[in-house]
Amino acid sequence: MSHSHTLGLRQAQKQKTRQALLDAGLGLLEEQSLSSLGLREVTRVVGVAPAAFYRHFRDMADLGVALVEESLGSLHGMIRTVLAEQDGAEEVIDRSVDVVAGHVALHRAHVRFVARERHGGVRPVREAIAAELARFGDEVAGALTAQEESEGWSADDVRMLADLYVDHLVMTAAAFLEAAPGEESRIADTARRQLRLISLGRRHWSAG
Amino acid sequence: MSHSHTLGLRQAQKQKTRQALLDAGLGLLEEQSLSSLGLREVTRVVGVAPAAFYRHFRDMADLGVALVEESLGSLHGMIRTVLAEQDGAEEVIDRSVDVVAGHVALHRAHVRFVARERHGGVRPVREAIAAELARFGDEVAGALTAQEESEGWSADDVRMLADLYVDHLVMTAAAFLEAAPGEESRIADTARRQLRLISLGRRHWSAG
DNA sequence: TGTACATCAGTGAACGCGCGTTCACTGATGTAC
DNA sequence: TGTACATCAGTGAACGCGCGTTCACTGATGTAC
Repeated sequence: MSHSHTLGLRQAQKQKTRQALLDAGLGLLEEQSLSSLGLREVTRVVGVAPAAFYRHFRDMADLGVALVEESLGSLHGMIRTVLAEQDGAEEVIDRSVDVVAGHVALHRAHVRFVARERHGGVRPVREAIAAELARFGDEVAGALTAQEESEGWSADDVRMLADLYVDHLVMTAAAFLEAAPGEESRIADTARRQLRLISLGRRHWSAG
Repeated sequence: MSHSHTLGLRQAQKQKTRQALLDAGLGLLEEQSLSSLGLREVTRVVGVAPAAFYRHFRDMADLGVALVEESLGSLHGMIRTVLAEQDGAEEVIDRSVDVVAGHVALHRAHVRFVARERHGGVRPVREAIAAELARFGDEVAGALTAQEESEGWSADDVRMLADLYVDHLVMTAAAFLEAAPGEESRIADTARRQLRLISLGRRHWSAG
């Protein structure tokens, strides 16, 4: 039975340790930056010997890159769902802000990690985040192109707008993250009005 | 002659060492985050004994807070100049983007520090940056209120727009920072078009 | 101007500690027959 | 099913090293008279 495709005991246990290292790392990053996170700190939390770390990652930067994929992967599907909606602009805006707020509430540590390391001190991680956010921009640009409001827009202008949306999304997520309890609704309100203003600008845009 | 208001030799030399520590710290932060920067690293670059550090700062977080003031101080005057202009919207946009590009070119290390530590792992520094950016928002909001385009706007809506401008400024500065050589003009172009779109939204805004 | 005392920025030695990395190892899992 | 051998995730001890912090100190600068 164990020689089937179900990974095998050994591989499954290795995966489990790897995931435990990722989880421990993410937890420890709530109070510091990746560039100061120690290998021994992480293995201590997991309860394995320091040397075990090397069976899974070359170094902390390597673990960080793995965390980037984990952090930004879940967002993709979500954003696609919101963008695919055919409701009016107001509804899309409200839904988007709710989705971001919900995501931050559900994945605080991941969002914090991305916000912190986006301009952080570890190059490979910075680059992985930039690449993933660029893919994000592609996705948003694709969705915008498919909307009738984008008729007559150059590809360049669509991309410009897509980047503005992605940047705004990231800023809003970061604002939720640092919000004092009770401040969330004010932040959501500001974000909605900003998106409404951008939406107005979009409607009155004419190719330069 | 030395007993006048000119600080005294001792104080002047102390200031010089303090500044050298700040400069060394800022330089070392080009490749790492504040939370991993060591006291001994900094004193080694300056050429003083490690213990000398304590004559100037309680710890690295304390030095970081001092760097925040140094980093964001110079921007204030600049942004005020741009906002005070009475030219058309297009000119203000072009000037703003040029000013940001120029500032990044002239103060790379300071801008990098703020971008990196804005969401970084050292709370007092994060809070100092947030406070300084909030003051920034106040300033922009004040300038916007004085413009005739803001007639009929609620204070809340003006603040919303001011925050959008400040966020956009920070994102643009970060983009310039990470730009590959030759990419700057494309980034400036995108930033200008985004500001133009926001400006359009502003013109068509009507109180909710 | 000169003298006696106070201040205090920077020194240098010492401390205990946790770090990243290496290495030969162990023993459970996997494979071949 | 049972046996003999291979693999390899995780061990635990060892290493040299740089860290932050403390302390009594030195000697130039500052002050009082």
